[in-house]
Amino acid sequence: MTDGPLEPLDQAIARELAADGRRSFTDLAERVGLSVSAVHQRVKRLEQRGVIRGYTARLDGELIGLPLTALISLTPNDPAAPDDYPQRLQHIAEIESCYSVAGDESYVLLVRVPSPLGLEDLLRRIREAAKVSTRTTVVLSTPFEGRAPLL
Amino acid sequence: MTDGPLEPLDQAIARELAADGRRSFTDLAERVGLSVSAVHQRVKRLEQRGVIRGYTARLDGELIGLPLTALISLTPNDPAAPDDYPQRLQHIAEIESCYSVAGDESYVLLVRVPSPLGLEDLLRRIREAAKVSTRTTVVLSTPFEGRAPLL
DNA sequence: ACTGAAATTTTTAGAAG
DNA sequence: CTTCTAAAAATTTCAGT
Repeated sequence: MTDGPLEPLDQAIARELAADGRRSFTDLAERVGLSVSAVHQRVKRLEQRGVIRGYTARLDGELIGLPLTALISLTPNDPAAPDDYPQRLQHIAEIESCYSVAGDESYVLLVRVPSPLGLEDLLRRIREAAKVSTRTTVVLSTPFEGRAPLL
Repeated sequence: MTDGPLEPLDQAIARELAADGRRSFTDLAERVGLSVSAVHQRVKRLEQRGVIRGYTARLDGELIGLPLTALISLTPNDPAAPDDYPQRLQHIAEIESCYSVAGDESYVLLVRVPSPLGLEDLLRRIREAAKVSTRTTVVLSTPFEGRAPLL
C-alpha cells in the first residue's frame, strides 16, 4: 500500500462525489474552495489511486423488476476444498455483493431477484456452482441503503 | 402511476448508468441507439419516476480510512415496543444500509468503521439508540460489492 | 500544487417534422 | 421519436506563478 490517510481536501471531494456522483467540477470547486482545474486534477488522481472505484446510478429494485432482496449465508459442503468460492459465484449476475465473513458461515451474499421462484432457482444455482449449503434471510423492506460513508 | 415493467430502451439506459454513472448523454445515445434528445428525455423521466434514485461515487473503504466492514443483526430488547428502529438508527452515519428482515432477527445493518475500537463504540451507540441486542459478523474481505443489477 | 484562460465537448431547451 | 438550432455550462488541456 502506498499512501496514508486522505488529505482533508480529497476527503471533501470524495464526500461530495459519494453524495452525488454527477456533481460537476465547477460545483465541486465551489464547495471545496478550489479552482476548477485543481479539483479536476484531484478527482483524476483519486480515480487513478483507486480511492474512487467508479460511479454508479442507484436504481430502485421495485421499479426495475427486482423487488425481492435476500441475504444468503454460505457454508462449504467440503471444508477441505480450496477456497475459490468468489470465482465460482461471480458469473451469477443476481449476486450484487459477496462478503467473506468471520463466524459460523464463510460468505454472505446480497442478491436481488424478481420473485420467490427466481430466488429458488438462484439458490439452486449457487449451491451447484459453489458446492455450498445456504441459509437465506429474506429482506422485507429497506429503510435505507447505500448511504455515503462517514469520512 | 403508469408503472409497468421497464421498456427495453429504459432498461438499457438504466443498465449503462448503473455500470457508469457519469456516462454522458452523447455516449449513452450511441450505446442504446437513440438521439441525444431522446436519451436526455428518458433519463430525466427515469430520475423523476424514481427508477434512478441518484448517482454516487463508489469509494474504497480501505483507502478512505474505513477498513472494517461488519454486518450487525438486531433483536429488540422489548418485543412489544413500537417498531421505529430505522428512525432511531438513521442518525448514525456509520450505518450504510439498514434492512428489515424475516427470521430470528428483525434488522440487519451494514456498517463501516475505522477500527475494532470504532466498532465497539458503534455497537454501544446502536444498542443505546434502538434498545436492541446485537449480533455482529465481521467482514474479512469483499470479493465484490455493488455490482450492477441484472435488468 | 494551484490559478486562470482558451479550446472543445456536453448539456439543456426548444422548434418543427 | 427524429433532426436541427442555439445558448449556457462543463470538460479538458496548458501556460504561468
